[in-house]
Amino acid sequence: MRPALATPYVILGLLRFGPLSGYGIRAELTRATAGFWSESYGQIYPALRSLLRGGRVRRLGQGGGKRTRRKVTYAITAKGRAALEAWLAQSPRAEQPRNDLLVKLYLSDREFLDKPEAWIRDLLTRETERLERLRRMQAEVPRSQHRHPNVRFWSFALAHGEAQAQATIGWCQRTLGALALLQQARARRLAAAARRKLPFE
Amino acid sequence: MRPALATPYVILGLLRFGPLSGYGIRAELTRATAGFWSESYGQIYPALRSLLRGGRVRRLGQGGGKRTRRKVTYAITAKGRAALEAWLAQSPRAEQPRNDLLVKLYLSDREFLDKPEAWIRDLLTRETERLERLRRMQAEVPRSQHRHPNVRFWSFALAHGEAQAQATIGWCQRTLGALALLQQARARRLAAAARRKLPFE
DNA sequence: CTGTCCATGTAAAAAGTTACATGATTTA
DNA sequence: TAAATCATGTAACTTTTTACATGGACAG
Repeated sequence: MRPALATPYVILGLLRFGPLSGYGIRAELTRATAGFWSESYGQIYPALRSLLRGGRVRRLGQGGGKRTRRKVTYAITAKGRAALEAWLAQSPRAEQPRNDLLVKLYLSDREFLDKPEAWIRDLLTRETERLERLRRMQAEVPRSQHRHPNVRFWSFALAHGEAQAQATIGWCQRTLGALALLQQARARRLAAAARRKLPFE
Repeated sequence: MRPALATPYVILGLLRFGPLSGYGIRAELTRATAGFWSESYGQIYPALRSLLRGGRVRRLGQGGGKRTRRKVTYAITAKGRAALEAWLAQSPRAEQPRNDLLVKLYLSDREFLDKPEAWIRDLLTRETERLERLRRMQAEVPRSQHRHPNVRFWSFALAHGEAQAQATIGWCQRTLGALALLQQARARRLAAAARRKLPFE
């Protein structure tokens, strides 16, 4: 049997920490996972309806305001908890990564060094910001005990992101250094070629 | 405009290094990228036909044997090279990662520590093997000059995998250590509870 | 009274995997 | 001669994104 679709279970997992709306689920995922998971509304809203039909979540009516009828929050049910436990017990499937930057680097032409250099510089900026954000979040983890019943595990997941970001930052720096050397060597080659063509100029 | 579908361009990129069959494209991708890119036949064969229709590749007839008519190899055309150059010049799109292991860890219940521990142990084994493989490949890179006109860039891409694997290995070890401490603390709590219930047993 | 954020939702397209059918060639 | 590997291909399905429509709440 094929591994179960993750989206509904991730939703159930978040609802275990407290009721949320579809919008809130997306916001919470974006915030708390700091990049190791993402869902689009095109997955969340249909999944919520399917969970509702299956009796795994229930509607809680309006969210915070008095007259606001628009915001619908959902809570997990006992059936939902059971389904979540079963999913959590299954071993995670391996991701098949597709790294656009790496494959372009692998396929790039050495005569055009500036493009890869710019991409790696961008990546360095993004990963540096991500690392800072992860460190701030790690500092907040102990205080968010009430929201997340399992803060140590959250912390482990964030630490993975930290390790990855650090590794990527180091790689960016080393690769930029190597590219700079390649650029210099190319400039020297071009200069030497120019001298041979115009020896007394 | 949306970013172009990567598959046909990755195929063109590989064909720049020499003619390949559909099967060979898959094998070469699996081997050379060591995990940062993957394609299934369900993408490769349709993409090859579409590239053929667009005049970006041409068929080379039988591959190696005498009477073998079954193996069809493809070569890149001038039009294909131009399309590839245009794609390579576009900045790579950011991947949106979905890490099944991390999201399960984040959502897991602290009362069941053994499952996550087993998953992380598996990951540690896989990443250790991957790191060894990447190091062997890095050692081979200088000798494969003839196949890949751009070995330095290939080496950079492999180095990224190495850095990631090392970071993941370190995280696995630290997390396994932390989980072991949690297990011990839990065992002590359970033992203390048992003593309180059966004080003179 | 305008722009931004909050919020829900759908339809269609795109992207990707899986399972299967088929058969040649090589190796043990 | 059996098993493994090489090899091509398709159809169905699943998964995911994107673009769009819609409108309330709120801040400046």
